[in-house]
Amino acid sequence: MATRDYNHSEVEKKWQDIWEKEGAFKASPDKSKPKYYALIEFPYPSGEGLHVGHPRSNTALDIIARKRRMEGYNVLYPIGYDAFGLPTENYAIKNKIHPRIVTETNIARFRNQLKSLGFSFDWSREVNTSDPYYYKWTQWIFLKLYEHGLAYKAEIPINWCTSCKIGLANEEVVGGVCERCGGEVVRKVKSQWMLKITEYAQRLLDDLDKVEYLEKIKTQQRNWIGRSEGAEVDFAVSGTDKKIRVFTTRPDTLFGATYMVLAPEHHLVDEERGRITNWDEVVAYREMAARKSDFERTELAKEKTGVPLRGLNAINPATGKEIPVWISDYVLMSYGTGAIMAVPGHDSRDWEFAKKFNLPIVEVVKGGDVEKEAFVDTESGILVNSGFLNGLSVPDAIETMINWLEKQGTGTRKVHYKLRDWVFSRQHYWGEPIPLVYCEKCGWVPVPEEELPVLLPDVEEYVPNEEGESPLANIPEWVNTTCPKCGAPAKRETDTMPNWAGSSWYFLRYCDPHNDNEMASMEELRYWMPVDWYNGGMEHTTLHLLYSRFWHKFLYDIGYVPTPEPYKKRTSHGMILGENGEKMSKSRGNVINPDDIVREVGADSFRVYEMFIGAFDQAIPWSQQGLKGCRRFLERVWRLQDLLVRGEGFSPEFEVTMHKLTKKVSLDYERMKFNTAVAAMMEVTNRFHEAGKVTRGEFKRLLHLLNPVAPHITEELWEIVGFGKPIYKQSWPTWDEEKTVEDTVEIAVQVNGKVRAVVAVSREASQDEAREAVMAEEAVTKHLEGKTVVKEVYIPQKIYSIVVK
RNA sequence: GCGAGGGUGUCGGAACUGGCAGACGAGCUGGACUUAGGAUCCAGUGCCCAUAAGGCGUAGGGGUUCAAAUCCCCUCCCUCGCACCA
Repeated sequence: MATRDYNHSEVEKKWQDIWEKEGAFKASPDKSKPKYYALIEFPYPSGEGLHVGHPRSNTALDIIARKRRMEGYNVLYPIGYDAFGLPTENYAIKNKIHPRIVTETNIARFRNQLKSLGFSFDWSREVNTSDPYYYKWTQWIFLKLYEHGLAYKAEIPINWCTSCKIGLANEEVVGGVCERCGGEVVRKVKSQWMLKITEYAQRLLDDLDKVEYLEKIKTQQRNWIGRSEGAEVDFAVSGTDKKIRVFTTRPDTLFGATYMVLAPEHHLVDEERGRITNWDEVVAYREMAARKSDFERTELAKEKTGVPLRGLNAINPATGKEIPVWISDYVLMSYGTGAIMAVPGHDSRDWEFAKKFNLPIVEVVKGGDVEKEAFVDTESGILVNSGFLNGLSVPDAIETMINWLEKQGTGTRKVHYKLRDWVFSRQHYWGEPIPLVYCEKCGWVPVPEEELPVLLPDVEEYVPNEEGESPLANIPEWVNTTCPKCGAPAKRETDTMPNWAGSSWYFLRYCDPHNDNEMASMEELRYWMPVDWYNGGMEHTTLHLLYSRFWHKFLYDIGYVPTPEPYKKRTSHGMILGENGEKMSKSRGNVINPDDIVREVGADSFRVYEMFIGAFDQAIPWSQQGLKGCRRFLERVWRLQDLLVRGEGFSPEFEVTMHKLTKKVSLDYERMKFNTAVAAMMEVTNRFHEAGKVTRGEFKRLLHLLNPVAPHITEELWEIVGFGKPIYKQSWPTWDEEKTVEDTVEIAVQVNGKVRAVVAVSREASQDEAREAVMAEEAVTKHLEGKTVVKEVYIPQKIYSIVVK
């Protein structure tokens, strides 16, 4: 009778060994079964090891993966490592250990940690982006992009740390200074490899309609792409044959354009230097603007600044009047044409600028008071002071004006995107070498496909040189090579790829991870793609998603993948915070180590808690107490084996409960409402304990439903009680909809909106039958005495509502 | 500023399509068992009043409805994303 205690370490080790030995979760090569591809973002193997955020996503999709297998799908649930990256390089520099060794050590640790949590990954398909067998194909994809004109070199300003003397990614610049040394960061123009993601902007936007991403993820993608419709308009520059081209979304307000503003870097400023009479002032302003980081230009600049280009005037093509031209850093060179027509009456930025510098404000859309603030409403406004546009609504005026501009030849309809091309170069060591060679005669020449991968050479020093070139530039025997085209001496590109590269296609490699001849075979890709469900952190829902969709669309266009979109469905989980409600980090000292938890309460309790902790998409603080509550739950489940009574089916008193539970848990898993699924199982477990008994059939069902969340303990109990072959080989249970409702239901009785009684009636009771039960209640009738019943509402299975006067 | 999502006990959070607000867990209070309890079990736990009956309660105010946490309007607050994007 007295069962042995629940020893989590023993049980978890035992089942993990069995799963491994049996290859229980390997995706099958048999393609006759329907497939299901569940994907989580692969981790960056940092030196800190796994943190409690990883298991939240992993457990959620592990539940889905385990359930799908039981539903008869051939499931691919893979794992790998996003192993190139800066933290490893920095660690290597500091400790004088090769990044490859650091990476290997970290991966080994991650692997052990992940295995200790019992995830049902197909471990035979592990990928590692820093493995030459993997990055060979990252380089290959880059060459394809290059071949198709989507990779090009450009001079662009990068964040330059004056103290470390290296280029920094935007995310490495914190508050305008270098994240690592606190040194000053300035913008420095460098030649960088770029990828033309902008060419795919429209399709990246349109195809969002074809996928099931959480709405807020779609919104983020749309915002980032930032499509806006409008027109480009040319303004003649008086006394020259030059034109200033602007982009505007409000061509209807052209009559109200009273001045123009150029970005300080605009080329016209230099071209027309001779005409500008206040050149010194202009130069001073440009220098000041250049010194400002993007951060200062945007976040801090509340007050508008600028200087006029004296001697230079433009002509408003609508009014024919001369208007002044200014430069100001509120106009960005990187958006639109780097120049705007300023309509202070109807744009709040222009209005602020005009007020500050006393420029004329003309009302061209009626509806507000342009002396007080810019009137920007486009729905109610009517055009005034605008010649042939007078009396039109804003949308009509926009159309009319664009047509007019096109007829005049001074403007065209135009769409602009905020999305910029992707800066693809990094001046670092620990990344994929860009497989190109520069030859004096032939220019940039791709390394032939059969020579891939271009291996990272071993170096002594991983520090970039004074000019900010990659550490690879310091290795002459690697840099110096011959031109693949003409055989003349040539030099290798020394930039490496960003972290985003390897993660932009890893889900393809999982489909065919050991293929030496191809990135992945079309046969495998046709079967497995697209990813059916992809879950990851909210922090990756813009860039990573956009980049990988871009690569995927490109590969689709050139015939290497079978689908235009990589992910059918994408969800995101909330962050797990420290017990103090702050983000978990070593410096805050609030890090929870999963290893300790696995040791103390076990992987199953950990997994249950990660799911029970709260709504899946919300950020939530960790609670050691809450974790204990989940351990107690599993112990109560463990002790149910002492309450077992005969009966392979459900007892009458629990029949409805079990069907309801099966339905609720099944649906809640799908809707990612893991917390309520766990709560429902806790509730039923409590009821078994209250009843002091549980039939074998009821216990079996509970274990089955709980298995995806707590796979070890449920398999162990299943075996102890003797339910046959292990749960992971069973089919997912079904429920009978008819049996999810009791024959007799309790409904509330309201009198004037207040609940006065609860009566039990048959679930199909007619209103008359229900009324009979209701009127038998003294608690109800006493509220009816001396009153007139005005109305009675009866909603079967819900409520009986009486209105009296 | 724009976009999205929120505001429910002491805390994390439940509540289908408008139908008994507070499931489940934590915490707390009391009791049992105990050498002990940071173990386990039992009971209680929104607020007011309290013997009961009753009343009040989902950020605040108004509305629709037999019925509102849920729908509509206004106000306040919080989180996330984007942010001088023309």
